[in-house]
Amino acid sequence: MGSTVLSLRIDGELLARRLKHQRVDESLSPTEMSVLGTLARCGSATPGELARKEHVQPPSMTRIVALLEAKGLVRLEPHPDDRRQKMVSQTEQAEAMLAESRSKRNAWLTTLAEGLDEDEWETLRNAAPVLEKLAHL
Amino acid sequence: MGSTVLSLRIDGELLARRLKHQRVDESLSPTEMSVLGTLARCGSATPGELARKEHVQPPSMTRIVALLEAKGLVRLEPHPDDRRQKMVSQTEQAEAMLAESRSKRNAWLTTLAEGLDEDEWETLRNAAPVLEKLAHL
DNA sequence: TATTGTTATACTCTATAACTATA
DNA sequence: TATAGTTATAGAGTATAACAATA
Repeated sequence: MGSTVLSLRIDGELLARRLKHQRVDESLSPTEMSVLGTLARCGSATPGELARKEHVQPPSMTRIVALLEAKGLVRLEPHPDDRRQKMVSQTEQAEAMLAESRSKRNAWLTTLAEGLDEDEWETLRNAAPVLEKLAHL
Repeated sequence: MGSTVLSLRIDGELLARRLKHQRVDESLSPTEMSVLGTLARCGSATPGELARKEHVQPPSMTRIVALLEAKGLVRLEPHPDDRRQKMVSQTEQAEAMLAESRSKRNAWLTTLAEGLDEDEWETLRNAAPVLEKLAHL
Protein backbone atom coordinates (compact mmCIF):
# COMPACT_ATOMS: atom_id res chain seq x y z
CA MET A 1 0.00 0.00 0.00
CA GLY A 2 2.89 2.29 0.79
CA SER A 3 4.41 1.85 -2.60
CA THR A 4 1.09 2.59 -4.30
CA VAL A 5 0.89 6.07 -2.84
CA LEU A 6 4.61 6.75 -3.22
CA SER A 7 4.24 5.74 -6.83
CA LEU A 8 1.16 7.95 -7.21
CA ARG A 9 3.22 10.82 -5.93
CA ILE A 10 6.31 10.25 -8.06
CA ASP A 11 4.39 9.51 -11.26
CA GLY A 12 1.88 12.24 -10.51
CA GLU A 13 4.75 14.69 -10.20
CA LEU A 14 6.12 13.61 -13.54
CA LEU A 15 2.70 13.62 -15.19
CA ALA A 16 2.09 17.13 -13.91
CA ARG A 17 5.27 18.37 -15.57
CA ARG A 18 4.33 16.56 -18.76
CA LEU A 19 0.83 18.05 -18.81
CA LYS A 20 2.30 21.45 -18.09
CA HIS A 21 3.78 21.56 -21.57
CA GLN A 22 0.41 20.62 -23.04
CA ARG A 23 -1.47 23.31 -21.19
CA VAL A 24 -4.25 24.69 -23.33
CA ASP A 25 -4.78 27.72 -21.10
CA GLU A 26 -1.46 29.49 -21.02
CA SER A 27 -3.05 32.38 -19.18
CA LEU A 28 -4.11 30.27 -16.19
CA SER A 29 -1.80 28.71 -13.60
CA PRO A 30 -2.58 25.20 -12.33
CA THR A 31 -3.88 26.57 -9.04
CA GLU A 32 -6.10 29.14 -10.74
CA MET A 33 -7.55 26.30 -12.80
CA SER A 34 -8.04 24.24 -9.65
CA VAL A 35 -9.85 27.10 -7.89
CA LEU A 36 -12.25 27.36 -10.83
CA GLY A 37 -12.83 23.61 -10.57
CA THR A 38 -13.59 23.97 -6.87
CA LEU A 39 -16.00 26.85 -7.48
CA ALA A 40 -17.71 24.84 -10.21
CA ARG A 41 -18.30 22.05 -7.68
CA CYS A 42 -19.07 24.04 -4.55
CA GLY A 43 -20.66 27.20 -5.86
CA SER A 44 -19.47 30.33 -4.04
CA ALA A 45 -16.96 30.37 -1.20
CA THR A 46 -14.97 32.86 0.88
CA PRO A 47 -11.24 33.35 0.23
CA GLY A 48 -10.49 31.61 3.53
CA GLU A 49 -12.57 28.57 2.57
CA LEU A 50 -10.85 28.43 -0.81
CA ALA A 51 -7.42 28.62 0.82
CA ARG A 52 -8.29 25.67 3.05
CA LYS A 53 -9.78 23.63 0.20
CA GLU A 54 -6.83 24.28 -2.11
CA HIS A 55 -4.25 23.80 0.63
CA VAL A 56 -2.58 27.15 0.13
CA GLN A 57 -2.08 29.94 2.67
CA PRO A 58 -4.54 32.89 2.80
CA PRO A 59 -2.12 35.43 1.29
CA SER A 60 -1.62 33.14 -1.70
CA MET A 61 -5.37 32.91 -2.19
CA THR A 62 -5.70 36.68 -2.00
CA ARG A 63 -3.36 36.92 -4.97
CA ILE A 64 -5.02 34.09 -6.92
CA VAL A 65 -8.50 35.53 -6.46
CA ALA A 66 -7.26 38.97 -7.54
CA LEU A 67 -5.77 37.47 -10.72
CA LEU A 68 -8.95 35.55 -11.51
CA GLU A 69 -11.03 38.65 -10.92
CA ALA A 70 -8.78 40.68 -13.22
CA LYS A 71 -9.38 38.04 -15.91
CA GLY A 72 -13.13 38.26 -15.41
CA LEU A 73 -13.41 34.64 -14.25
CA VAL A 74 -14.67 35.25 -10.71
CA ARG A 75 -16.94 37.80 -9.09
CA LEU A 76 -16.53 39.17 -5.54
CA GLU A 77 -19.51 40.16 -3.45
CA PRO A 78 -19.89 41.25 0.17
CA HIS A 79 -20.63 38.51 2.67
CA PRO A 80 -24.24 38.73 3.88
CA ASP A 81 -23.48 38.32 7.62
CA ASP A 82 -19.82 39.24 8.12
CA ARG A 83 -18.29 42.41 6.74
CA ARG A 84 -14.76 40.99 7.06
CA GLN A 85 -15.44 38.21 4.59
CA LYS A 86 -16.20 38.17 0.86
CA MET A 87 -18.06 35.78 -1.37
CA VAL A 88 -16.21 34.52 -4.44
CA SER A 89 -18.17 32.93 -7.29
CA GLN A 90 -17.40 31.99 -10.88
CA THR A 91 -18.67 34.04 -13.80
CA GLU A 92 -20.40 32.75 -16.93
CA GLN A 93 -17.09 33.39 -18.68
CA ALA A 94 -15.39 30.89 -16.34
CA GLU A 95 -17.89 28.18 -17.22
CA ALA A 96 -17.34 28.85 -20.91
CA MET A 97 -13.57 28.74 -20.36
CA LEU A 98 -13.71 25.35 -18.65
CA ALA A 99 -15.86 23.97 -21.45
CA GLU A 100 -13.46 25.31 -24.08
CA SER A 101 -10.53 23.90 -22.16
CA ARG A 102 -12.09 20.44 -22.29
CA SER A 103 -12.72 20.56 -26.02
CA LYS A 104 -9.25 21.94 -26.82
CA ARG A 105 -7.77 19.08 -24.88
CA ASN A 106 -9.40 16.56 -27.18
CA ALA A 107 -6.86 17.20 -29.91
CA TRP A 108 -4.02 16.32 -27.60
CA LEU A 109 -5.96 13.33 -26.28
CA THR A 110 -6.10 11.83 -29.74
CA THR A 111 -2.32 11.64 -29.72
CA LEU A 112 -2.21 10.38 -26.17
CA ALA A 113 -4.83 7.72 -26.84
CA GLU A 114 -2.47 6.04 -29.29
CA GLY A 115 -0.21 5.13 -26.39
CA LEU A 116 -2.88 3.59 -24.17
CA ASP A 117 -5.22 0.75 -24.93
CA GLU A 118 -8.93 0.72 -24.10
CA ASP A 119 -8.47 -1.15 -20.82
CA GLU A 120 -5.95 1.41 -19.66
CA TRP A 121 -8.32 4.28 -20.47
CA GLU A 122 -11.03 2.46 -18.58
CA THR A 123 -8.70 2.19 -15.58
CA LEU A 124 -8.00 5.91 -15.70
CA ARG A 125 -11.67 6.79 -16.01
CA ASN A 126 -12.36 4.70 -12.92
CA ALA A 127 -9.47 6.26 -11.02
CA ALA A 128 -10.42 9.87 -11.71
CA PRO A 129 -13.27 10.05 -9.15
CA VAL A 130 -11.19 8.22 -6.55
CA LEU A 131 -8.35 10.70 -7.00
CA GLU A 132 -10.89 13.48 -6.60
CA LYS A 133 -12.14 11.93 -3.38
CA LEU A 134 -8.57 11.45 -2.14
CA ALA A 135 -7.69 15.05 -2.93
CA HIS A 136 -10.66 16.36 -0.97
CA LEU A 137 -10.53 13.91 1.92
CA MET B 1 -12.60 11.44 -22.47
CA GLY B 2 -11.70 15.09 -22.32
CA SER B 3 -13.23 15.50 -18.92
CA THR B 4 -11.28 12.50 -17.63
CA VAL B 5 -7.93 14.12 -18.32
CA LEU B 6 -9.06 17.58 -17.25
CA SER B 7 -10.26 16.01 -14.03
CA LEU B 8 -6.97 14.11 -13.63
CA ARG B 9 -5.18 17.41 -13.95
CA ILE B 10 -7.32 19.41 -11.55
CA ASP B 11 -7.55 16.71 -8.92
CA GLY B 12 -3.92 15.76 -9.43
CA GLU B 13 -2.95 19.34 -8.81
CA LEU B 14 -4.97 19.42 -5.61
CA LEU B 15 -3.66 16.04 -4.50
CA ALA B 16 -0.10 17.21 -5.06
CA ARG B 17 -0.64 20.20 -2.76
CA ARG B 18 -2.31 17.95 -0.22
CA LEU B 19 0.56 15.44 -0.27
CA LYS B 20 3.04 18.29 0.01
CA HIS B 21 1.97 18.89 3.60
CA GLN B 22 2.38 15.18 4.35
CA ARG B 23 5.87 15.07 2.91
CA VAL B 24 8.06 12.80 4.97
CA ASP B 25 11.26 14.09 3.40
CA GLU B 26 11.29 17.80 4.08
CA SER B 27 14.78 17.99 2.70
CA LEU B 28 13.79 16.74 -0.77
CA SER B 29 11.79 18.66 -3.36
CA PRO B 30 9.18 16.79 -5.44
CA THR B 31 11.46 16.82 -8.48
CA GLU B 32 14.45 15.55 -6.53
CA MET B 33 12.26 12.68 -5.32
CA SER B 34 11.12 12.04 -8.87
CA VAL B 35 14.71 11.92 -10.15
CA LEU B 36 15.55 9.33 -7.51
CA GLY B 37 12.53 7.33 -8.66
CA THR B 38 13.75 7.51 -12.25
CA LEU B 39 17.26 6.43 -11.29
CA ALA B 40 15.82 3.54 -9.28
CA ARG B 41 13.99 2.38 -12.40
CA CYS B 42 16.58 3.12 -15.10
CA GLY B 43 19.88 2.73 -13.29
CA SER B 44 22.39 5.40 -14.22
CA ALA B 45 21.77 8.21 -16.70
CA THR B 46 23.41 11.40 -17.94
CA PRO B 47 22.12 14.81 -16.80
CA GLY B 48 20.72 15.39 -20.30
CA GLU B 49 18.80 12.12 -20.26
CA LEU B 50 17.42 12.94 -16.83
CA ALA B 51 16.33 16.38 -18.00
CA ARG B 52 14.42 14.83 -20.91
CA LYS B 53 12.85 12.12 -18.76
CA GLU B 54 11.78 14.57 -16.06
CA HIS B 55 10.61 17.19 -18.54
CA VAL B 56 12.79 19.95 -17.15
CA GLN B 57 15.42 22.02 -18.95
CA PRO B 58 19.13 21.08 -18.67
CA PRO B 59 20.08 23.97 -16.37
CA SER B 60 17.38 22.90 -13.92
CA MET B 61 18.76 19.37 -13.90
CA THR B 62 22.27 20.68 -13.28
CA ARG B 63 20.98 22.27 -10.10
CA ILE B 64 18.93 19.25 -9.02
CA VAL B 65 21.82 16.83 -9.53
CA ALA B 66 24.14 19.15 -7.60
CA LEU B 67 21.69 19.26 -4.69
CA LEU B 68 21.26 15.47 -4.70
CA GLU B 69 25.03 15.01 -4.81
CA ALA B 70 25.48 17.39 -1.89
CA LYS B 71 23.00 15.25 0.07
CA GLY B 72 24.92 12.10 -0.77
CA LEU B 73 22.02 10.59 -2.73
CA VAL B 74 23.64 10.41 -6.16
CA ARG B 75 27.15 9.76 -7.41
CA LEU B 76 28.72 11.37 -10.50
CA GLU B 77 31.23 9.53 -12.61
CA PRO B 78 32.91 10.32 -15.92
CA HIS B 79 31.19 9.04 -19.04
CA PRO B 80 33.16 6.14 -20.55
CA ASP B 81 33.04 7.38 -24.20
CA ASP B 82 32.34 11.12 -24.09
CA ARG B 83 34.25 13.48 -21.87
CA ARG B 84 31.50 16.13 -22.10
CA GLN B 85 28.96 13.90 -20.40
CA LYS B 86 28.67 12.49 -16.88
CA MET B 87 27.01 9.42 -15.47
CA VAL B 88 24.61 9.95 -12.56
CA SER B 89 23.65 7.00 -10.37
CA GLN B 90 21.95 6.61 -7.02
CA THR B 91 23.89 5.75 -3.87
CA GLU B 92 23.03 3.08 -1.32
CA GLN B 93 21.88 5.95 0.88
CA ALA B 94 19.27 6.88 -1.75
CA GLU B 95 17.85 3.37 -1.77
CA ALA B 96 17.64 3.43 2.01
CA MET B 97 15.96 6.83 1.87
CA LEU B 98 13.28 5.62 -0.57
CA ALA B 99 12.61 2.59 1.60
CA GLU B 100 12.34 4.73 4.71
CA SER B 101 10.07 7.13 2.85
CA ARG B 102 7.70 4.28 2.02
CA SER B 103 7.56 3.01 5.57
CA LYS B 104 7.08 6.46 7.08
CA ARG B 105 4.22 7.00 4.72
CA ASN B 106 2.38 4.03 6.15
CA ALA B 107 1.37 5.97 9.23
CA TRP B 108 -0.35 8.57 7.13
CA LEU B 109 -1.84 5.87 4.90
CA THR B 110 -3.61 4.35 7.88
CA THR B 111 -5.51 7.59 8.31
CA LEU B 112 -6.12 7.94 4.62
CA ALA B 113 -7.35 4.37 4.28
CA GLU B 114 -10.26 5.14 6.59
CA GLY B 115 -11.66 7.41 3.92
CA LEU B 116 -11.46 4.93 1.07
CA ASP B 117 -12.99 1.49 0.83
CA GLU B 118 -11.22 -1.59 -0.49
CA ASP B 119 -12.62 -1.20 -4.00
CA GLU B 120 -11.32 2.33 -4.21
CA TRP B 121 -7.86 1.23 -3.10
CA GLU B 122 -7.99 -1.49 -5.72
CA THR B 123 -8.84 1.13 -8.34
CA LEU B 124 -5.87 3.26 -7.31
CA ARG B 125 -3.50 0.31 -7.32
CA ASN B 126 -4.62 -0.47 -10.86
CA ALA B 127 -4.25 3.13 -11.95
CA ALA B 128 -0.74 3.63 -10.60
CA PRO B 129 1.04 1.75 -13.41
CA VAL B 130 -1.13 3.42 -16.06
CA LEU B 131 -0.28 6.84 -14.66
CA GLU B 132 3.37 5.81 -14.77
CA LYS B 133 3.02 4.79 -18.41
CA LEU B 134 1.20 8.02 -19.22
CA ALA B 135 3.87 10.09 -17.52
CA HIS B 136 6.64 8.40 -19.51
CA LEU B 137 4.83 8.18 -22.86
C1' DT C 1 -9.14 39.17 22.23
C1' DA C 2 -9.82 36.27 18.09
C1' DT C 3 -10.56 36.04 13.21
C1' DT C 4 -10.63 37.48 8.12
C1' DG C 5 -8.23 39.26 4.74
C1' DT C 6 -4.36 42.12 2.93
C1' DT C 7 0.38 44.08 2.29
C1' DA C 8 5.30 43.60 2.26
C1' DT C 9 8.93 40.61 1.76
C1' DA C 10 11.70 36.46 0.98
C1' DC C 11 12.26 31.80 -0.64
C1' DT C 12 11.98 27.80 -3.90
C1' DC C 13 11.84 26.04 -8.28
C1' DT C 14 12.16 26.54 -13.10
C1' DA C 15 13.22 28.83 -17.51
C1' DT C 16 16.02 31.52 -21.04
C1' DA C 17 20.33 33.28 -22.71
C1' DA C 18 25.11 33.30 -22.89
C1' DC C 19 29.32 30.69 -22.17
C1' DT C 20 32.88 26.63 -21.92
C1' DA C 21 34.53 22.30 -23.28
C1' DT C 22 34.34 18.41 -26.16
C1' DA C 23 32.72 15.92 -30.43
C1' DT D 1 29.68 23.36 -36.57
C1' DA D 2 26.94 20.81 -33.24
C1' DT D 3 26.21 18.98 -28.66
C1' DA D 4 26.59 18.39 -23.26
C1' DG D 5 26.75 20.77 -19.44
C1' DT D 6 27.25 25.06 -16.68
C1' DT D 7 26.75 29.93 -15.10
C1' DA D 8 24.12 34.09 -14.63
C1' DT D 9 19.82 36.07 -14.46
C1' DA D 10 14.81 36.58 -14.43
C1' DG D 11 10.10 35.05 -13.65
C1' DA D 12 6.22 32.44 -11.53
C1' DG D 13 4.21 30.81 -7.47
C1' DT D 14 4.07 30.23 -2.64
C1' DA D 15 5.12 31.14 2.31
C1' DT D 16 5.89 33.87 6.64
C1' DA D 17 5.40 38.04 9.29
C1' DA D 18 3.24 42.23 10.24
C1' DC D 19 -0.90 44.89 9.73
C1' DA D 20 -5.99 46.56 9.18
C1' DA D 21 -10.74 45.86 9.85
C1' DT D 22 -14.41 43.48 11.91
C1' DA D 23 -16.41 40.05 15.23
